[in-house]
Amino acid sequence: MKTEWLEAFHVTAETSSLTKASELLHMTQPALSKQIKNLEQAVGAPLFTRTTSGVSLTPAGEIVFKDGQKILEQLDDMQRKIDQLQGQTSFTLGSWPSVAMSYLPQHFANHPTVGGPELKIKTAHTYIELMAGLEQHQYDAVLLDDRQIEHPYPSTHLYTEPFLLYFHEADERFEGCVDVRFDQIEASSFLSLPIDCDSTNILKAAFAERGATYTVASEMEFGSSVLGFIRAKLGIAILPAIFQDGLPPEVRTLPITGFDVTRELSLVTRDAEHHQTLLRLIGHPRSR
Amino acid sequence: MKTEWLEAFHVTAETSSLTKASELLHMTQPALSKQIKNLEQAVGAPLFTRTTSGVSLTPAGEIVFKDGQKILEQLDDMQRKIDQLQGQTSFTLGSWPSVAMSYLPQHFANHPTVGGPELKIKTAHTYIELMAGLEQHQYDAVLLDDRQIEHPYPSTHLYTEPFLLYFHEADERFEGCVDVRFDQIEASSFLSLPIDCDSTNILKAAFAERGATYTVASEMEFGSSVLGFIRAKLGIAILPAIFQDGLPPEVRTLPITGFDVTRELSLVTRDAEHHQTLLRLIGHPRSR
DNA sequence: TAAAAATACTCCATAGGTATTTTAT
DNA sequence: ATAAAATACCTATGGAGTATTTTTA
Repeated sequence: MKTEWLEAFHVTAETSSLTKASELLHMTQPALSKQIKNLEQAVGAPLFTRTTSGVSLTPAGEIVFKDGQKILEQLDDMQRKIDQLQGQTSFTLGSWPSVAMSYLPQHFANHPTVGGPELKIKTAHTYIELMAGLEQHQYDAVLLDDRQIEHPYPSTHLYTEPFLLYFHEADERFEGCVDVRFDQIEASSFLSLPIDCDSTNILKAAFAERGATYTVASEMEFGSSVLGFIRAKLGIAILPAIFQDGLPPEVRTLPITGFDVTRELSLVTRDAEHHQTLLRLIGHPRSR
Repeated sequence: MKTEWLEAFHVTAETSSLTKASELLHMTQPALSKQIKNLEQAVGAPLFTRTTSGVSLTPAGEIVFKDGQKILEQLDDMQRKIDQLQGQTSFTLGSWPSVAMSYLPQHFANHPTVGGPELKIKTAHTYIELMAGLEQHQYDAVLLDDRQIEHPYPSTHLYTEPFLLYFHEADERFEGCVDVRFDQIEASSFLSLPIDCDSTNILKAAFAERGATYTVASEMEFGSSVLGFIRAKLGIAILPAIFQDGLPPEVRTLPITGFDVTRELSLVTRDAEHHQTLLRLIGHPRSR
């Protein structure tokens, strides 16, 4: 039995929905469906009754919900003891500001950290700075998109996100749309993150690949500034989906058809022996 | 993390040896080595110090030994509650006498059964009887070698064992040998299990394949009778390695080179939903 | 008929096996 | 030299993804 199944089951039970839980767990609904099925087969009893409006616990499910949680806590306790024994009391993590602002706090909060190693977070805009910092021992690990980077370090994929169009709800161009075609917006000027940051570089390359040019109306340091400008009806932007977290009320997003460009996030750790520890520390839901 | 790793780790810690533990767990030493390595990587600390005479626990290993055991017990508790809920209070298992005599009691003893379903064991000599009993609901599951059998039921391989030569220690033909060549013994007459039982059928086929004839001196119902006859210096026999368990003191065994014939044991369950439950019930060490 | 879960299928990673090498005594 | 563990390599199973179908309110 995999302890990940217990974790996945617990999240599913709390949300009463495979679909919702699969989003929280950063996996697809069929993958989660299979994990639950694996757990059900392992314990030899159905754990959920499936309905069209979600799932609810069977009597056996109630038992696994209670006892499974206890078991996960005991695993955490054991882990903390070992972490303390190992003596390393703090890890320094490098990441983009967007990740430091939403992914990390969101997952970090799920896990007890008292007694375990502390996590220090520093931010940078580009993979060049992050990888250099990793090599020079400024970071123990970094969070970035390492699809195009050759490096010798252990790496775990955390999630993949699409780029979305962010705009003001009163923008009549997108009124009532469920998506936008790329050719509708390719000629626009965009509010933009720093012109040399990783996500902007992905955008520039994707535009070039489609024979278009990414035109910048205004460049600003942080996503929240961009969102603030959009809120003030001062423009539109193309940003990774992560900025949907904590979106100002008047700002809306839409998928861009014909623009299947993604940003990935992976954890890259300098010392292989600490890789799992760091995965746990950032609260990666699939790392137990 | 797989709970199987905790189980494997615990057995290894108790025996202080990967090699010994791998035998108890019915897996190879490299496979166990990898499981331990997986666990060490998962918790982020070495659990054993390796020496040429075995392994011993590190401080982190001590923690996993204590806490891991608690966790496995809690998993067993949870499982028992679910089993009770499921209402099935007893399963009937069909197997060969040899398996009922050594494999089953040996593994069954490792696990607490109070409160869980009871296990009833019935024996038969041939896969024909066993499979017929399974189809006719006389057994919930059977233990047999299903390599040559087409059937629609879920099956889990438990172990593979070679055939060995069993003889009296005073037999001067095998004095000081570490193995026997097949051609040294192929013309002998053997003490034998029932002439139509599965293991004898494997032997007959293997002899035929090698252009020899399996000649029976005396045929008897149970392995312990055969061993008793050998003990009385009344003959030799070729039997599966399982009969080494509880070998009379004067009886010795040797591997037969040029005769790499094996008997397999698999659990075959009628209802897929009970397969894992039955694996646990017979104490299969890799089923948690 | 629309939302939710299950299934089919493909791809890659992992686990287990056999054969071999390394290591420490 | 020997015994024990680690490593290399191969194969098969399992997990995760995408696309699609089934189910039921």
